[in-house]
Amino acid sequence: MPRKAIKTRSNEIPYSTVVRLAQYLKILERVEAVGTLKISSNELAKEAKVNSFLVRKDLSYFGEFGVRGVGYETKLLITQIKKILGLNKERKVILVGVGHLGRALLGYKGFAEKGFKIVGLFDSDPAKVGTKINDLEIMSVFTVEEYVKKKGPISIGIICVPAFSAQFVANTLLAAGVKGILNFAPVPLSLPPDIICINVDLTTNMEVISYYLQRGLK
Amino acid sequence: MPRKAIKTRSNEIPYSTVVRLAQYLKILERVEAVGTLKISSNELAKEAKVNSFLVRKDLSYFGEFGVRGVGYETKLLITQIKKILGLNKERKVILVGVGHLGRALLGYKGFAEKGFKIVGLFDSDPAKVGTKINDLEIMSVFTVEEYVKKKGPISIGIICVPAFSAQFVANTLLAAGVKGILNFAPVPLSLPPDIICINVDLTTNMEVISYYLQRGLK
DNA sequence: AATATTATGTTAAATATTTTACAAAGTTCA
DNA sequence: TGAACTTTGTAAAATATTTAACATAATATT
Repeated sequence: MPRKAIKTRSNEIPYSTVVRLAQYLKILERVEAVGTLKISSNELAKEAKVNSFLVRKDLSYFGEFGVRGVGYETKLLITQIKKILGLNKERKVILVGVGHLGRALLGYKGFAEKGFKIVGLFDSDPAKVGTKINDLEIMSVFTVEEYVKKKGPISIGIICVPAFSAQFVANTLLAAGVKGILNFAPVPLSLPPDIICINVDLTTNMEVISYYLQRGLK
Repeated sequence: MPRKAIKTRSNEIPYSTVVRLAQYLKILERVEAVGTLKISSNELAKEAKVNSFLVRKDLSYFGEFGVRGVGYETKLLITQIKKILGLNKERKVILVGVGHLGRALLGYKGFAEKGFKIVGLFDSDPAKVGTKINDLEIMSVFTVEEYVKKKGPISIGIICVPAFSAQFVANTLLAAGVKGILNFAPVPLSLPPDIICINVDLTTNMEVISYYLQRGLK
């Protein structure tokens, strides 16, 4: 968003590079599935709708993965990017706020495919607590810390609660040792600098579209 | 995401400025609701978790809205930002792909509050076509153009279909005259340069979080 | 009324990111 | 084997964005 959510420092890898890496990975997996054995930066760039130098530059931050005159071996590049992004192991995720959006995310296959496994559901609504969705019981938001202590380290939390309770939920997640947050609440969170948080603000996106519709893109 | 979706040119307003403007607006509306009559760039910056020069710089692209020595009048600034973002009129939106996510978006109150009204639902699944959600009938994706022709200009489309059909849906929307797209399909779309498209890729966001968890933020 | 204080708006500097350009390294074909 | 061709990896240049610094304008105070 968006936007620069992460502070980078000189000689660090740009946030946008990391985002593009994830996009390259999707493309590579798609072409690998139809039997493509190798791909050039140019072809990959075309799929990703960026320039080929950018592809090479992005990859060069992490090493030399290609063969000059040839290109990149699809399988190898997939393995490498997965390693860079830390996707070689399953990650446990908890989700707080089981409303429409929370349920939709729970049913979203993309997460599981990439190894993000939603293992715990939490809500503050007593009417929801105790009920089940997809064999997962909804627990009280006040039991997050206790749950994480019992079920082993959980590094990622998804916040799907209204704006007014988002900071409280964030604090709860922090107390439980969560280090990464995907925040769907339309409010910037106060977090220590060692926590990575990405905000997905749906309304903001619509407003940005509205801006460019009005102004014209050019 | 997040990421730079829009090409800017020298002396143009940065994409990130537009995003922040939408965030400022949310904050202003929140503080206005509790009776705050004026706010300084410093206070606004603190809420938005940015620096105060950035707030002033962002606003200065569009005019002089504050009073030196005083700050910004909350109501006035809200009005101005709404005008900048084109939020002073209702916008009709159509949504294609009524799966879990599509339904969640349909139930999302934030859109309606900002004047984005979902007026048409489309899907390719014959089993869904003809059924209703919230008094809105799901129509066949093949009738998008016809519908828009009948129901007047619709400038924004939301794509909630799987990756493999996203480009087809995008083409359909373009043919119907849609100029802005919010794309939840995890694939970059080929679009003419006068179309504004923002991609919301949930898996990418998780992968980016995974990267920073592994690498450490510092 | 003059001075101190506050907070905006803007120019200039610093930093970050993207693009260009090209050397280096591998492959293919004569 | 060597020349032509292809495509990577990267140093340098160009561009864009953010941060800093400060002049300007309004208010409050004495």
